[in-house]
Amino acid sequence: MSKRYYITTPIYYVNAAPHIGSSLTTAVCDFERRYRQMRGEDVCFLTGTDENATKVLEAAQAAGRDPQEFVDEVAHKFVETWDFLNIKYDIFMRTTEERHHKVVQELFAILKDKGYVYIDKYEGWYDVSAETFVRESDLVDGKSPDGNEVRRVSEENYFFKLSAFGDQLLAHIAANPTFLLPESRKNEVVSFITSGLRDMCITRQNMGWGIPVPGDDSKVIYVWFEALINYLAATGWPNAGWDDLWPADVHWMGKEIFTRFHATLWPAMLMGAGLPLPKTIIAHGWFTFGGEKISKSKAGGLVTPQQLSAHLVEVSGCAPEIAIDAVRYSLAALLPYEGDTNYSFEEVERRYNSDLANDLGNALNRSLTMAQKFVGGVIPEADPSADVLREVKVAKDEYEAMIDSFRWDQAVDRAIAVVRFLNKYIDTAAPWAMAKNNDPALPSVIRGMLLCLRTAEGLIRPIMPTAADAIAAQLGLPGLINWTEISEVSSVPAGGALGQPQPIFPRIDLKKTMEPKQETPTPAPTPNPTPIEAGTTESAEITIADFAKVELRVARVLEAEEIEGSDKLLKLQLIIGEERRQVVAGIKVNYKPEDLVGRQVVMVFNLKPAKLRGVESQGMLLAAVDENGGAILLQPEKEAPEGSLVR
RNA sequence: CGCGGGGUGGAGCAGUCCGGUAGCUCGUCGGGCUCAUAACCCGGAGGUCGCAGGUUCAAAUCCUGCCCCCGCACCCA
Repeated sequence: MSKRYYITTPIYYVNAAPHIGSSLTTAVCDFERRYRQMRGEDVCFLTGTDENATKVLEAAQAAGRDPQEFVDEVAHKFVETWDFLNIKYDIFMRTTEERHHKVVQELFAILKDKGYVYIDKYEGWYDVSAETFVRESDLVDGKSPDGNEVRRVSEENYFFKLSAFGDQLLAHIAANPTFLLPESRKNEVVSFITSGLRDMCITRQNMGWGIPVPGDDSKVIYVWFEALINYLAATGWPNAGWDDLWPADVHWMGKEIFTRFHATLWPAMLMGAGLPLPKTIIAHGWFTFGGEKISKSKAGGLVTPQQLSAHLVEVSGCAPEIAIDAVRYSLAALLPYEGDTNYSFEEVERRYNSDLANDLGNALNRSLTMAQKFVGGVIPEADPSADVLREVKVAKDEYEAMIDSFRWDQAVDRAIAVVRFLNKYIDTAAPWAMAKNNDPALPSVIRGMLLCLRTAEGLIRPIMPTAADAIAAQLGLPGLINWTEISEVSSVPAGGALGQPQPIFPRIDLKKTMEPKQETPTPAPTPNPTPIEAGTTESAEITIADFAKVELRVARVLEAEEIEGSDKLLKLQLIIGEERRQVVAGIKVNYKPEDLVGRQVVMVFNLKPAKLRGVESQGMLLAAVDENGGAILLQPEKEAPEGSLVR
């Protein structure tokens, strides 16, 4: 069997469901897998979960759960999410699996035999929480640099001779320009290595979880050292056929695990074992949310692809599968290659509307309508004009070049650029006028338009397979799944019967997301707002300082549901900048849960949490009171930045 | 002197390595078209490219200094 193209994501740490960041890495791999398959390549895509950390054991025990069962459950969430996102991997590797354990122990033994792993006595400080050793000189006030408690330990441990590989690594990096990408991060690695590598302690005391050191059950192998080996384990090494996959063509990951682990430790381990190095190790930047880092410990960072696509369905009315494609599109289009990128609902909505609805969707719609009206809904025989042929060809070439340098953001841009070209082309050619004048060039123009759409369908397919199918269906053609056909006139065969236009990406009415739906036929607003409340007419004056104590913020409703047994209260999940809060509000009289999702509200952010009907409420919403005592929610006059302060 | 990333029209970004009329998407204003999902096309307004020096015929781009923002407990792509 010949070498397959082998692409990997990191294995994900199992402590929560995957969020938009892990989705990014995994989706990018899926894009490439689909792209190469369209080109007829044999691709293997590996992803998985990292399950051996001591903390996993602790978390399970704390929850009173069996650790394996606990880990199974979280790993399943990853499987579900990838499934949801229409991501098709070939191997899902879990580090608790026997096949992984065996390979780890095997590789450990080899490195030990070759003298790259040795035993030494470690005497010093250990940061229990971070599972790392701390040098005396790094202690800050008797704590780790991170502020964790440290413990004096004196124990024998195994060390990996990382220090022996510095020169070799530098030489390899210099000789292989695309080994580490992007360039800026490669430079970082070079300076990291140049500053001197230290040997690494690669074992920990065995607490009953993890992979034991071969022949020494008192220790387990440090998770990072062991986790990296999954890439090799998945190939079946050292059994026959492992080199069908190895070396990996691409290891994709986020920037935080690039320098020390993937770009330094992992290649050194492979060098030590005498194994070939992966061809490319590449890191993308982060999505920031409201300008801040996404993090599992900050609730606002837990934006899941499910929430996002549900939101798109809600505001646009598109089909759920199309919303998933739109989320995939947003991941590609916003891919942070060098730096970080702002990712937000607003940004995704904007992209959806301008790129997918206005450009792509609308271009398809108007083109099909014209084809139906002007040439009888059949693909004409006439050849498209030279400028169209050139445009689609160039777009395809440039798209390929972008992917070769892993720039999905720019590749996607090229695909949409074809549509932008098409829109201009239509306006310039004005087929409606040609039809009036019986211009003989009309069929050529129509076919050129269809060719543009067909090309866009093909180019966008690795990212939006479902939407691509929908486009093909309206063109009355089977999906364009063979890459070589893209941009060829033969991809829109003459005589084919075109389908009826049908919006694939219904436009998001941005006003709808900004303004409340006025479902409840609220009687015309009382001209003279009722004074605050009886009893408190004479409100005591307060100073500006008093007012400043109240922190008001703009929040967005993510979810809303009724509370059993309450006819006034609704339970809301709010998102406030980077935070997420649950708030119970007495607004059920005037609002239905489904009307609230997506809209912005104003909340008291620093209110002491309280329990209402046994449900915790972490804040309150501001609302005017109508004559029946019902609530009329306050809302920013126009869409405000997430979490903005209200003064 | 901790490490790293960043500061470019209202928003989000590209351009900086290899100096030479400041570009793209969105928004906004005006016009056009009428095939289309109030969409599409054309045009305008809006930037002393964080600040201060320096090199140069010429600097967003090179050099020096400074300021500001973000990430760096755990978690995490």
